[in-house]
Amino acid sequence: MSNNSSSFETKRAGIKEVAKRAGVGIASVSRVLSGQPGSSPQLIERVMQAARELGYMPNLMAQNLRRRTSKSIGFVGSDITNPLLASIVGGAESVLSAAGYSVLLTNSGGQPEVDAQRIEVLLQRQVDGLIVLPALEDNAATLAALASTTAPVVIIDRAMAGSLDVHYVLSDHYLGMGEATRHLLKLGHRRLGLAVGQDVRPSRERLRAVEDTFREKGLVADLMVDSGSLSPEHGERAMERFLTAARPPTAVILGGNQLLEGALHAVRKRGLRLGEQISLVCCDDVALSRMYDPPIATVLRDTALLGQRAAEVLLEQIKDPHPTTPVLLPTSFVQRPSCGPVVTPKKRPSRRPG
Amino acid sequence: MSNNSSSFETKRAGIKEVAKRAGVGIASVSRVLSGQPGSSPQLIERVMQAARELGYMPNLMAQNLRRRTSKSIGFVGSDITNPLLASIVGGAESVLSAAGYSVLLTNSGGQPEVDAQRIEVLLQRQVDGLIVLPALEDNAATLAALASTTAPVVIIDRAMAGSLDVHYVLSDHYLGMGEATRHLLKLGHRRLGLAVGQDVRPSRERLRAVEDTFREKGLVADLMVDSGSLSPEHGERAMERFLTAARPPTAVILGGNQLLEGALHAVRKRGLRLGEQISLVCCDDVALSRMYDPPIATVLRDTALLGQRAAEVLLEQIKDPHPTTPVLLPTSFVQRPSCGPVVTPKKRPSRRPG
DNA sequence: TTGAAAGCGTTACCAC
DNA sequence: GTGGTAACGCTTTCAA
Repeated sequence: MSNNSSSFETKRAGIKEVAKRAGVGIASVSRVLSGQPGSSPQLIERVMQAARELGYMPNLMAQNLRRRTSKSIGFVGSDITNPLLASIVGGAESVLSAAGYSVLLTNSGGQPEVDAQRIEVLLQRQVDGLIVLPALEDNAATLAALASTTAPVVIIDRAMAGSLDVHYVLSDHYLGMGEATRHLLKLGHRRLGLAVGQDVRPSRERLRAVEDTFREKGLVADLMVDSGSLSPEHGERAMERFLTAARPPTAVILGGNQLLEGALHAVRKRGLRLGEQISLVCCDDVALSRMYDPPIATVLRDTALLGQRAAEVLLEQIKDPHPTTPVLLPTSFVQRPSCGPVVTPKKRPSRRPG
Repeated sequence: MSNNSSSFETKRAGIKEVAKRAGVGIASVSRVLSGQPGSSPQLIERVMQAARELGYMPNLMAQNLRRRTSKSIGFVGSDITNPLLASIVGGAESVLSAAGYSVLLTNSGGQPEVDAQRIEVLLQRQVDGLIVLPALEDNAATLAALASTTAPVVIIDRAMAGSLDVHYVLSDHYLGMGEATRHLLKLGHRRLGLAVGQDVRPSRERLRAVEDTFREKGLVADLMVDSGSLSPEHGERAMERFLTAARPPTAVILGGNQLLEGALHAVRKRGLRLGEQISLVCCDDVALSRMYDPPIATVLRDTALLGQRAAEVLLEQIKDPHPTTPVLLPTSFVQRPSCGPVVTPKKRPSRRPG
């Protein structure tokens, strides 16, 4: 029995104590505190007072267990250190917390198996929904984990393999990359280098955009593609490969801002002047792109919006599950001096492809 | 192939179903599944099999309610979009998830009242501990919220007002900033500009380091201080103020990487050459600092480590609460060409006061 | 309008 | 060893 009435109780007061102190039933306290109608002003006052006096705070763990909801959503990403992801998380968090949801953040470090494991943990925690930016689109464990829940799932910037009952919020990489390519072609570039990440939607869309744009101009796509991780180290390797190729591209497109620093290293090491000897386009705007000398032309997008829309779609699904068509958010190209006209080493038309 | 699905099982199996299927008592299932000793291999096998067949996953909400622990910790920061914070969160997350804890991430947007409110929500969620990087050190609501719990709290890079029962993981800003200042003094600079954030520990420590270093060299601190938000916009304003001052400093120290982009704008707008007409030091290394021309001298620190240590201290406290002394992590100075010898104003056609 | 009581899915204390 | 059965703190019928 809780028969102690003579010392400092540091123990967090429960609904039971509040009821006792207010001299009312437990159910009434619950009703009043959860704002349900149908209580006399008198009762309400007594309960509120008691709650205040005891510094009562409901135990969400118990509340949620009973209500069969957790008012929390899980976010699975590769690495929060990536400013892109950070921005997405930030956007999602603001929308979700405004709606009374908490965000459980997990990093997978880009490892597909970890993705799956994290999803499972979040599911056990009874998250009401999931926002996922998986490392891979066809990892069996990840797909299985996502399929194992009836909670709504929103996938960001990926097109999952198979037919999963999930919702998509995607960037229209094709759009901005098309613009970028058109710009490069207009400047006279005919051979491009393209560095992309793993075989995921953004990489494919970027490649497709470049190829299509070549075709659109009646040209045969002359393209050197390098795919790998999106790290500064790989950016440097990729750029090295491009620059030392037998027939080096005159312009390079970097499919990720993480590649930029390394790529610039390689360019600088060779003493090449951007926009003159080599043109460069990067994806996703960062301070470095803007302030570099010369500034780097960029395919950009509103990453915070990506997170916000994902959160909105998720909340919508939690409220009322229904099929959706993918949300496609625009990307656009910003021309900057890192792209310049191709320097033609020839003085008269020589052999042309075709 | 243990993939048996006789029909559509949308209902998540509970421990009760497992017990029934295994033909054993509920308590036994609980014991086996939570790895408690004292069950016959036979029983174990039957339970495990049943659990596997039903795809049983324990409901952490219920488990935690009963166990009076949530295996989760709350992280309160201002804005995950800040790469520094992102790195700290990343470091903490890796340690915590390795220890079986989930991270509840909240952003306060730098608003002190939101800090408090977020802390309260996390506490209601019964987090086992809190890692907080509060906007302010003396906000009453924040202090009250932190004082209201018996769960361990680790504060990062702040020195809270009053005497709170919390633990500290701090950066030794004094160290690196002292080195930076010594370097500038050695280059002949005698008047410095220092831009810092709000009145929080890092700002105070940086200021103290600069002043002490002047004194250490037997000089009177000739210092122009600007404090405000740590944003690119403010970086530009601060730099403008420095450059247009009656007696402009010959070297400027930026107390936060977010200031850098704006400050560089201001420098560039005036056509000043870094390391020649004006020297610049920034805090916390970013790609922009490294790749800028010239590269920016930097006071750096291991931010991921900051998060890791915070998580470690927290886990330690959860296991065994006891007083601790603050953890102090080093910062260091990296000299780069943005700092050069002071140019003696000789042929300068500018009016001087006096 | 109010309150007693039955759970939510687990764990843990007891008997057996 | 094993299995009832009370809690955990809350919400929600269902009577009163």
